Amino acid sequence: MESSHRNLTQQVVHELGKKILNGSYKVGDRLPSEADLCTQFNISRTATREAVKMLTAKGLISSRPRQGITVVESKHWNLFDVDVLEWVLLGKPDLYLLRYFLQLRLALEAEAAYLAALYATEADLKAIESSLVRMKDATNGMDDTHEADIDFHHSVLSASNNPFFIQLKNFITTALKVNLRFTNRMIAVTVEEYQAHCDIFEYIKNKNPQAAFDAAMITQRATLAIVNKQIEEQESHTT
Amino acid sequence: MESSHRNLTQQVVHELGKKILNGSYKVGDRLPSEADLCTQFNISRTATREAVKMLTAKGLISSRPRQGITVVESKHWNLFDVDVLEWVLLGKPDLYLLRYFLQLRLALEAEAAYLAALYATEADLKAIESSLVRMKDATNGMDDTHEADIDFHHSVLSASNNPFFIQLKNFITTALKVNLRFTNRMIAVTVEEYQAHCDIFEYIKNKNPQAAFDAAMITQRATLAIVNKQIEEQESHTT
DNA sequence: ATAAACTCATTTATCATACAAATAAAGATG
DNA sequence: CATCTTTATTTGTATGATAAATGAGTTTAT
Repeated sequence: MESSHRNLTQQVVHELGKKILNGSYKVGDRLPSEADLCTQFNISRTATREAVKMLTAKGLISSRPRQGITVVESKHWNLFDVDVLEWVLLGKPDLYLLRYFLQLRLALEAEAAYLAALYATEADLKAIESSLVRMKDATNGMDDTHEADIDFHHSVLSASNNPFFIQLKNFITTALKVNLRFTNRMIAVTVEEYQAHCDIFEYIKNKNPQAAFDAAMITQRATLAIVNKQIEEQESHTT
Repeated sequence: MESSHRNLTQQVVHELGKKILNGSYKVGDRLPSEADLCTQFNISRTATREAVKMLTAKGLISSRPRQGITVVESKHWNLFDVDVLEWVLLGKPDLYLLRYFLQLRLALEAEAAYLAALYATEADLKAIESSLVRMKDATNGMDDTHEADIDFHHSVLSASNNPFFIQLKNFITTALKVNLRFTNRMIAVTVEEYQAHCDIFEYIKNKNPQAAFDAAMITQRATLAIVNKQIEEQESHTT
């Protein structure tokens, strides 16, 4: 087991969480009993049980007397939990997963842009603008374009001033990372994409929610169309 | 402490979770120490620590030596966790919270309808249709209209065939319950609303994603407009 | 006087052990 | 054959002990 800065319980949580998300333990499978986990990880029952409880709290497993510890149906998994998303990323994301991410991103980001146009404060607008500056700098190699991209999307979510959208920053971050993994280029954001981001910001700043919504929606539908095409090609190859 | 079917740990999790979500413990506050919680609930350290770990896993608290147990910033809360949503509902939902729910529902349900039109299986369509039958029966008092309403929205989410949307059923359920609390009528769904649901189903069945999207979007924007108006009135009264 | 090093008290982290409670499966009973 | 009882397994809970982390206060060196 890799020794990290985390405490014992956290380490076990991550070890088991990763194994569940990458399919080493499948839905319905029984995990080793508490006693077995103790010997496997060479730790006390306290640490083991606390790890089991944390995974239970994240909706991944269920633990009952005599029945043992089992992986529950994936519809119960807290897919928006920051740890679970990390484990998703550590698995082997395929094009289908990328599509799932994009489908939800499309819904979220368009409406977030709409809300930002309605409710963004001056500070919110400044935050979005500075992320655009970073993104422009990135085209000259003065900043990390991927970081700046994440920053932009986060600042729009914040500007929605809706706690639910704000909590979904984790999700967007992971979605962008999965996306980056499938685009075969060094830079995360092209000049055209940068321009699209600028347009959205302008609509938000000018308090034009519908235009912001449409701009975000069109961009995302285009991205999604590319992935759909890739999936079609892949499917025609294998059949 | 109410004695429920749940085990000790779960009971403490719920007691503390409710207190955090209703503001009895505010962000930044220190909860009682492990030792104090043991005496307060009259339970062992084992049960206490496991409860603390579960709340940590849900992103509500942080627990470190010497520092104790503190409520973390709300942006870290797993607002899409089924338990957390339950505690949100048990708090005092106000019009602003209802608006937050509606804003996200709008984004989700429109796109879910779009995806359902693309990817719904025959079984998915049957499920949506049967929920509409229940809803119609409800107008004759033969079924619970609220249950049927939840059923409809769940079946559309399922028909999206996207695990992220499916995981958000909890969220939609809670959103509908909050909504019900603020509409001063016995029945959850009016005849007009029932018709709107039928339209969305027709578009999904006819594989017309854009029409399904627009229909869902228009309905939701109308609902949101009503709430926005109520908030405006409320604000004008208090100032 | 200031900053660095040290001490100390508090709180969580971890371990070990014991017994209780739940429950699935096997066996006994009618 | 069905039902009840027993039994073994696994998690649930309690207790006590020690380790490790850390914030705050104290001392020490410059």
